[in-house]
Amino acid sequence: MNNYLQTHRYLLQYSIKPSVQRTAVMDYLLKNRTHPTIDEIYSALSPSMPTLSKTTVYNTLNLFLEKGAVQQLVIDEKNARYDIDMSLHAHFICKQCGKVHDIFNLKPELFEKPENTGFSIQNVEISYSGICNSCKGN
Amino acid sequence: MNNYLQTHRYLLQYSIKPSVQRTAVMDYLLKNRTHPTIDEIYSALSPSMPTLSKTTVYNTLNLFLEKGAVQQLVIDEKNARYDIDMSLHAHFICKQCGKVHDIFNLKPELFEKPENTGFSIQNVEISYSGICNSCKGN
DNA sequence: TTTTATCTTTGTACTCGTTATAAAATTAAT
DNA sequence: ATTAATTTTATAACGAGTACAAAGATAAAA
Repeated sequence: MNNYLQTHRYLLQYSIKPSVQRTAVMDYLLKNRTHPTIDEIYSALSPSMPTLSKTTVYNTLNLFLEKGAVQQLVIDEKNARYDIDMSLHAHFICKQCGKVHDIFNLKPELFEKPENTGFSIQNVEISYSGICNSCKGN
Repeated sequence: MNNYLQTHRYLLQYSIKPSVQRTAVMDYLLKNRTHPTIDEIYSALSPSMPTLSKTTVYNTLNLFLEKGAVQQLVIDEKNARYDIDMSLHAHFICKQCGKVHDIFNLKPELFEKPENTGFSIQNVEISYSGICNSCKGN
């Protein structure tokens, strides 16, 4: 029922020293693949960790980023969003509700770094946008 | 020497009523293909238009967006950036200096909307990042 | 031309995401 | 047990963007 130890080990793989807070945040990310914002993470954990500070959530995610344990999505104009899934996939953001969804099974060519651009590309981000089905009903 | 009238006509094509401020902003965008931020536009125009307000620049670009005369790039975590080039192209952002560059001549397939994703995709944005050559020297 | 109505611009105040900072708390080292 | 180093926390500060209402400009009506 409690996979505190699993998450603990997961953090160590990225050479992140596991504190209670870091473990809780990583545990949340592993279980909630919704590309949450800082605020969503904080609001979700806060009830069961009343002393948790939002600054800690910021610090923690910046650390995870540095260590390569998560990626930051730059797709939402309002907030930064975080994704533990480091595999090749794209995202769809609904312009109405703001929810971000994964898009898997795209051709791997899409994620190739183009040649002869004059830039040494480190990272590729493919973002789609539109209105999601549940918002269309409204 | 002055293409005020050209820009004037350009705005009308997008059914934007051309005021002095709107014309100045559009003129700047047409001549500076650097994906400028609001602040960059304001700072550039402010000396020759001392009464210009930053709010007007915000209003103007939101109007241009609505009318489809520009696209907003969500690639820079810090600021929104604007691009009058509506053709199919991608962007590269330097993680160090933050400058955004165009990447043209990519395969058109990259910009196709994938099928059977469960979302009706309206827009495709391809963003590359890394360190640009002039920053590498430092 | 005047008057009136509509639209646009402007400045200020405000919101909100994020970072800076320094004190308190926890963990590790001696 | 003491001391040093790391982490967390709360508060303040910053900065991008928006809300709002007054002032200014443009268009329409008289």
